[in-house]
Amino acid sequence: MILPVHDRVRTHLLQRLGELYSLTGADAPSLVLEYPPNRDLGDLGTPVAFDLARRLRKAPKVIAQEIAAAFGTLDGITRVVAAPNGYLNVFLERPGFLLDRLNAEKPAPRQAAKAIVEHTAINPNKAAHIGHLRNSALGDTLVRVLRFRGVPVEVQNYIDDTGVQVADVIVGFRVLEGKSLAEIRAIADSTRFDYFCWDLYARVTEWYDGDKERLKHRADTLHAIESGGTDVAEIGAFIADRIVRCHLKTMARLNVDYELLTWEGDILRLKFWAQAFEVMKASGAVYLQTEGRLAGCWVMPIQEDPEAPAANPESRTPTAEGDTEDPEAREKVIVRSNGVVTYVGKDIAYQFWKLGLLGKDFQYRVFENRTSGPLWATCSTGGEHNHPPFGGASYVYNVIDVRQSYLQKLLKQALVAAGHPEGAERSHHFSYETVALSHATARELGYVLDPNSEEAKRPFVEVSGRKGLGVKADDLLDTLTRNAGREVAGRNPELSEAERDRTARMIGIAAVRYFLMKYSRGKMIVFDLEEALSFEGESGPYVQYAVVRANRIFRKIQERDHLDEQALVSSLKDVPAGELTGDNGSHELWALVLEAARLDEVVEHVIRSLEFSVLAKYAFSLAQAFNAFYHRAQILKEERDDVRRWRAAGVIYVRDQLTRTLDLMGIEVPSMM
RNA sequence: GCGCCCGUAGCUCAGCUGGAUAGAGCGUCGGCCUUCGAAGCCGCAGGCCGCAGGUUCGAGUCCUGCCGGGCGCACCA
Repeated sequence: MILPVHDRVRTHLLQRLGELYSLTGADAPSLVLEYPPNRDLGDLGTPVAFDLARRLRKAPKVIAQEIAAAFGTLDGITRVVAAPNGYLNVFLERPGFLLDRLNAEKPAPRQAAKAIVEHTAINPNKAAHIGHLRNSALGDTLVRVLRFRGVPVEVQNYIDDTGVQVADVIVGFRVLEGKSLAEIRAIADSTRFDYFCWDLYARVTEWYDGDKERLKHRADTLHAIESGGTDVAEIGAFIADRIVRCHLKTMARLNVDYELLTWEGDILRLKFWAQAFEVMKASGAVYLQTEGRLAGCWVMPIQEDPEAPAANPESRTPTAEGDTEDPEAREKVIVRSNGVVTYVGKDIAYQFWKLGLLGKDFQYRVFENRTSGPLWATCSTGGEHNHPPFGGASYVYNVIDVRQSYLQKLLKQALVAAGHPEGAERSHHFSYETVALSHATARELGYVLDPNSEEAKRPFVEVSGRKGLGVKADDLLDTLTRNAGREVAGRNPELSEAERDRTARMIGIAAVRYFLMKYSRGKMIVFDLEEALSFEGESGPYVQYAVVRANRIFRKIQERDHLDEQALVSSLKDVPAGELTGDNGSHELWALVLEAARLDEVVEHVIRSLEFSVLAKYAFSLAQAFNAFYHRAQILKEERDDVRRWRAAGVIYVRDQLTRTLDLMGIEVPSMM
């Protein structure tokens, strides 16, 4: 890892700057550390002299030379030079750097402040599709990178079991199909239930479209779910439970896991909202609108800038240029005039709970026992006594697509208005663009659209669960795994069927997860099946392949030289290191090692920007650099013993770092492929 | 109308709190398997970084305006 080196260099330089120019505290320049374009120039570099040039009235080059001359010595640094253009470049002590990392790459220290990451949150009424997968892949990677940096994370999956979507499937079963709970149970036991509901849901939508009067069934069903105690509610609970189990299975295939399932029904039954409502009324965050279109509703004023600190009542009055606008457009309904709380209200209560600001808790039951331990779910009554503590986090990340930005903004605003600006600050909307389908893929799924329609003119087709249009997650994984299996079998005919399937599964996961990760989150993914099925070029399997080849080298070294990795590493301190220091004429091995060391820096950047394409690109470029090195430099067959050993050591480190990087993306490395 | 996001090679996209010659994959064309595994490697071609101003020693990156596209702005979730 490289960050500790950054810290030491930075501290040392700041100290020197203080001595040289009396620049301390607020006067101290920001010390940006970067990597010179090639290793001849140095290993770390900083443009700090440019920053100081004006203040000191000296040329950058002169300043860089003065700092270099005054640098003195620092453990792990061989020399510091002023580049002719004004950069200040630092050279690292290479063999020591690599050996330190090979011997003890320690995990980041565990931090005290807990983070809650909520992701997935698929309506429990149909199978998961490619759009949901983007959410889960991003969410799960977020969990992994946070843990990598030592942050304790609680992963929650929110289950909207009382919403319109579940209601629609209930209507499908009861009204369209005329099924009882027992019959539905029989269907669930004998079919792919999430697939069955996928089709049924699409049929219900069509049926509603045929006659708007039929929407009354939805309203009645929703009401029945909320009141509870009826067989309609029981059917709803059954469907949600079964579908959630399907989703969990799908996500488990992708190495995605959770600690807690939070059920919306429990938020209702336990009256979380009532509690939050009191807090918000008391703080004036919501008020009862007495006139106009929204008369009888409890509303929250919408601020222009929710990031601004605590609302003062005056700021509510529209400014002069805003006078012409409808003032009611600046109010968001939280409780409807019929007394029913909106989604926003429920979410506010949930968010309060996540941050430990509600003063109420769920009860908890074990939803499922896994090898890794129990998966917990919320419940309203009869919960277990011995459950881990949930909620009350210092930081909250809500992984939800960009279309929910407005609501997430309201959530923060509610926190500020209720007197918790720090809670708003610690709430992050992890927003990302949606996944659409390419026209080719939509066509492949049997979706026909009118060539003269607006939709046909767009470069993509929107995924729609409502229409039953989308690539189902399990179908995609099946196809990927099947393709991978064919390849694996062709390349490794000696493999057992079980081993082949295991490998194919790992490759399939790598392909999907990498694909969903490589685009920046602000970019819509136009999903094309053919493109996603490619295992070549910038793909998850490419990165896996690099690690597999690296591993094979060591298997062979072990077989041939009877030298295990530990013994190899231990032997190095007495072996001439010209191959690494550049004395042999090439910096290639060192460049690879240095790049591999950057994982912690990359992760830091990823967390700061919540931009995971950075992680994907890092994995890919490191794999690429390794492949190029591997192609050019002999390892096994290298005759010079010192060269062979140092190359092997470098490859061990690169392999380990690549393996860690893949793990952060939920990707495993097969033993062969 | 207001708000947010996107615009970089033929296509799909990276490009860090501004820094050294703007990168990758795919596609095209041409090489490399008797060699640690070709899911690989090497090379050629391909760029007014949407447009116009501004800030800066330095702008693809920051600011303003404009153009083009997407999304959001319900007593839905």
